[in-house]
Amino acid sequence: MLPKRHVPKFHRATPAVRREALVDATLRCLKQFGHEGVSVRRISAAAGVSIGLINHHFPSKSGLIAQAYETLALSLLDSIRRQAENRALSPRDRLRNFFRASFAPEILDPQLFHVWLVFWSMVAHSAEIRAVHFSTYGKYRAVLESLLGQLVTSGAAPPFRLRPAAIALSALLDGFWVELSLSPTLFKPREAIALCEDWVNALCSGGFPRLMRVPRGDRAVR
Amino acid sequence: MLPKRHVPKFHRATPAVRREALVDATLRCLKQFGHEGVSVRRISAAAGVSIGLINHHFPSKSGLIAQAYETLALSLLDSIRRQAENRALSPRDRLRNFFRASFAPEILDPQLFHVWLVFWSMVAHSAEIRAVHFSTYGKYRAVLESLLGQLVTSGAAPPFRLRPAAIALSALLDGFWVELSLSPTLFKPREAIALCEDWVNALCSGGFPRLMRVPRGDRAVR
DNA sequence: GTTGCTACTGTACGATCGATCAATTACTCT
DNA sequence: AGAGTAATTGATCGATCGTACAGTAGCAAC
Repeated sequence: MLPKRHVPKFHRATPAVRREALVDATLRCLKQFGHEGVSVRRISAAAGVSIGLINHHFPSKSGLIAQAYETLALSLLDSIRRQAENRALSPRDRLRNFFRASFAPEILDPQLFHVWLVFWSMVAHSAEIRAVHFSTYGKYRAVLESLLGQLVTSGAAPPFRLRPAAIALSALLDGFWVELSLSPTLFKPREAIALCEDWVNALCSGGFPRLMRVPRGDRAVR
Repeated sequence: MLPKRHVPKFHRATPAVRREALVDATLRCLKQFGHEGVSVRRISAAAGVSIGLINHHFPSKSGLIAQAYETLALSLLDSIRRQAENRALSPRDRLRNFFRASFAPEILDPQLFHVWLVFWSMVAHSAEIRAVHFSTYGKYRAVLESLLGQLVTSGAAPPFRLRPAAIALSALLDGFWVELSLSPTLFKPREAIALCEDWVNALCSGGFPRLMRVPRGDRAVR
C-alpha cells in the first residue's frame, strides 16, 4: 500500500492572475473560432478551469470581452509603436517603419481580423466595449498624430491640421488592412505600404490643400 | 348560420417570389438584430412564414445569407453608381458625386455597417459568401477604375496604374466608412468627402509617384 | 491540527439554435 | 368535381448557449 499522497484537484490563483489567464484564453478562442469562440464553455475549457469561474471573476461575458479587447489593442499598438519610434531615424523613416509594422504578417493574420470583427460588432450593443474602442482608438490616433507632427517640426512637411490628417491616414491604413484580410491575394502588403508612403509624400509636398488650412488653436506645435 | 367561407391559412407563391421575400426579411433582420438576426426563426417570423420554409427554398442558412449579401451589395452599388454616372458632368465631378453618395446618411447607417460585419465575418467560413464577396467587390472596384480611367482620358490626370489606384481609393473610402460607422461623432461625413477629393487632387497633379510607373500592358486606355 | 476565507467546481435550468420530416393544404390541371 | 403536385406547416430532435448557485476544497493564518 503506497502512502496516501494528496494531489490537488485544482490550483488557486489570485484574482489578478486568473483574470489575466482568462483573458488570454479568450483571445485564443476568438482567434481560433471567431464569433463561435465567444462562449463561456469554450473559453473556460481553453483556460483549463470550470464553466462557473468566468462569472466569478467577471461581471458578465461582455466584461471579459472588453478586457480582452483592451489587452490585445494595447499590445498591438505598443508593438507597432516600438518598431516605429526609433530615435535614430528621421520622422519620415519612422512613419515608414510604422507602415511596415502595420502590414507585417502577424497583423495581416486573417484570424486577427476576425477577432476584430467580433469586437467591432459588439461596439454598438455593449457600453463596456464601446468605451474600450473609444479609448484604444484614441491612443492609436495619438500615435499617428505624434508621428505626423514630427514631420512638421522637422521641416519635412508644411504645417497642416494634425487631427484630420491622422484620421485620414488611419482610414487608409484600416482600409488596406480590411481589404488585405478579406482578400489576401488581391494585392501585396508592400503595395499597401508604398501607397501609404505616397500619401505621406503628397502630404509633405502640400498636395492636400484641405488639410493645410490651419485654424487658430489647431496649429502644429513646434 | 353563415355560409361557410374558405379563408386560406397561407399563401402559395412561386419559388422565385418566395425566395425574394425571404431575402428581404433576412436583410430586415440583419439590420435590426445584427448577428442575433441570423436565425431561421427570426427570419421566417419576419417573412410571415413557418420555420421550415427556409430550408425548403434554400440549401442552408448560409445560402440564404449569401443571396442577401449579393442583393444588398448590388443594390447599394447601383444606387451609388447611378448618382455618379451623370453624362453631363466632368469625370472629376462624377467622382465627387460618387464620394457624396458613398457618405450619404443611408450608407453611414450604423445598422448597415453591422450587416456588413456579419457578411465579412462569414467570408472565411462559407465558400458561398466568399464567392459573393469576391464578385461584388470586383464590381465595386471596376466602377472605381472606370471613373478613375475617365480622369486620364479627359486629360485631367496623367496616366497611372488604374488597378492599384482603385484599390487605394476604395481602401480610403472603406476606412472612412468603418471609422464613421463606429464613431459617428469623430468627424463629419463632409470631412471624409473632402479628404477623398484631396486624394484625387493629389493623383491628378502627379502626387503619387508609385502609381505613375505604368508597366507595359497595364497602361490606361484612351 | 484546526479554522476560516474564498477561489473554484459542476450540475441544473430555461432559452434558442439549425435541421429534419411527415402531415397538411393551396392551387392547377384534366 | 376530383386528382395530382408541391409549397407550406409545425412539432420534434440533439446541441449549445449564459447564468445561477449550492457545495467542495486549496491554502494561509494561528
